[in-house]
Amino acid sequence: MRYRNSLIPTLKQEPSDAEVVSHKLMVRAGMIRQVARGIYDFLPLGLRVVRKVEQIVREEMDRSGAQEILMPAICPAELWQESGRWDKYGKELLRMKDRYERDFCFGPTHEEVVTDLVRRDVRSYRELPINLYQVQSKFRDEMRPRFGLMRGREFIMKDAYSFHADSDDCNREYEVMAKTYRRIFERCGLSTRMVESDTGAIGGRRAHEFQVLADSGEDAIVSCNACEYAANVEKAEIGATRSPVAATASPLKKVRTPGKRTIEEVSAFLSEPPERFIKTLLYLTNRGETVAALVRGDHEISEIKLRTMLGVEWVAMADPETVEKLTGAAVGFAGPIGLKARVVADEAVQHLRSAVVGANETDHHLTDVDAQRDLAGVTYADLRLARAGDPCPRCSSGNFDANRGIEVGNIFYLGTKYSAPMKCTFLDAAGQETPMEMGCYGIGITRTAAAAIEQNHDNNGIIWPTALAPAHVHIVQVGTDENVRNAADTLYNDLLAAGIEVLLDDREERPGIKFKDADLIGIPYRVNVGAKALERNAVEFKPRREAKADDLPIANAVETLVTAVRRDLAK
RNA sequence: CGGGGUGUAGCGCAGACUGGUAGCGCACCUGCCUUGGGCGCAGGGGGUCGCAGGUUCAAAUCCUGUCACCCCGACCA
Repeated sequence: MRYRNSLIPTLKQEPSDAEVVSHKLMVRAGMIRQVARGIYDFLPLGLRVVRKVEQIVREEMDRSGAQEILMPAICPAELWQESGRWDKYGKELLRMKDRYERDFCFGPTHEEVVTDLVRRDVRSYRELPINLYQVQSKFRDEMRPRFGLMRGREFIMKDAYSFHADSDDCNREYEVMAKTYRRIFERCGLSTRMVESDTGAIGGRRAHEFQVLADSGEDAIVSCNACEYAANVEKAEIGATRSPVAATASPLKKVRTPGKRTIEEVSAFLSEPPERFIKTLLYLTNRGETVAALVRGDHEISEIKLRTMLGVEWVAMADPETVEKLTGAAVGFAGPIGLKARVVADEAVQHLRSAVVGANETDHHLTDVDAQRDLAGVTYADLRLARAGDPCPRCSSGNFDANRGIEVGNIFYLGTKYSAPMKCTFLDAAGQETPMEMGCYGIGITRTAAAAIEQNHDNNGIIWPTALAPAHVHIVQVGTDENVRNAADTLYNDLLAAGIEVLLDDREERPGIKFKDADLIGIPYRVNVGAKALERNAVEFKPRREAKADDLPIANAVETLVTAVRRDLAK
């Protein structure tokens, strides 16, 4: 690749619309350009990175026994109506009509299409298991796309779907995919964590996410500092939580708390720590039910856990009118005592004694609440978000560390969620018609590219892991005289012949500009070819991560670079 | 969807309050000069001021509408 003939529009200044480092650097390095909200052009360098990720994914998926297919991006509504998701998926599903007014959608994921394919062509247990994957552009009309490629609306995803005769075999494949994913991200040079996650909108029984650890990540995860347990905070189970217990129980007391609505305000007003409060959160469910959920004042509720516990599809905070109608008090004074609603509570509430709750009366709270004595008929469950320091549920000694992460991959055990309603069945050995057990496995290709930058950059620009870099070697032709040009050309051609990918900066620019651009673009190995070193029969070798360049005899240059690149790629 | 913000040259911005016909830096083109971490000098090209309407002798500037993009929120009473 010769710079002079390439479209690599680097920017000296930061783009005004970028917030996170990967977005800024990809725009500045001339890799992507925004076309519309959440929709991007990939320029030559950006596309090369995307292709690198795809290639690693393909190699490892193929190695695991999966087969690549390609399904349509535009999918007919009927399949989605059959699974029920045409109505459920909501506004994220981009819908359109063809010239005959028939309904279609731009696929955000392909469970329906692949299940339709398999049910038509797979009949017997002898043809199972099968794992089909594709690499394709997806479209999800996100409420709020942001952070460049991190949360785009159109993005490239690898999605795989496996079909099995029984759940044991499906679980086996789940483990195979977990291993495959570990290898994929390792080869990409990324540090990831596999964490338990909610099964969410896709549904199913069991799920893990692969998170690239990065402070800018949108997801919060916890991991045990003593064992292997790690999970998304929304999902993370929590070991037994001790709550402060007062020595003796006192009778309930109503106190005036004028205008003090939040835990913080009441806590300061009564001089009681938030751990002694019980927060009462009123929720509406899709069944039209109103539920009060209680968590300790210093804890936060996990709506996902609440949803799971209630067995409903969605929960939403009640609007102020509903709250006032139900409690007979202004917002801020809701409490569980005397409330005409189903009450559920987080386990940490169970042993609270001498706690503070809203009185269901404007400007009043109740104190000296004893959960065991005063909260009758309450169902207890693990309902809160995990946080750093919480006890691990799996081992006795560990506590949680908290991290932020970028979800680059996920694996789901779907069971028969799609195969049953869509009648994707096979005949088992006994001649019995049985729905297939399914798993699905996704990797955000474009997001992985962005996550790699979040994890690998410095003040001067990107520092690509060799496996994902748009090229392995960046030759900077320093100066334009014939000797220099010839030496640079020779090295360029020799490296290409040795199978190394090279960007040759043959522009007529001053050296400073070329060096700055090289750092910005982040190709892992840079070679400066200039008159000074040539006099010593050398070129300068500067790995992107190193501060200084070293002389490299021209005679050894190709071999040294080939060795360095091969060593990196073998990791 | 709610709240806030911004749209002026390829990029980053000023001009707007107080209306008078558009400017700065970078980039780009030409010449000279220079050439090892975003050189210097001189000259030059490039703008429907997001779009539509309105007010006015006159609108980038005021008013109305609209579109686009960005940020915060849409779970913690």
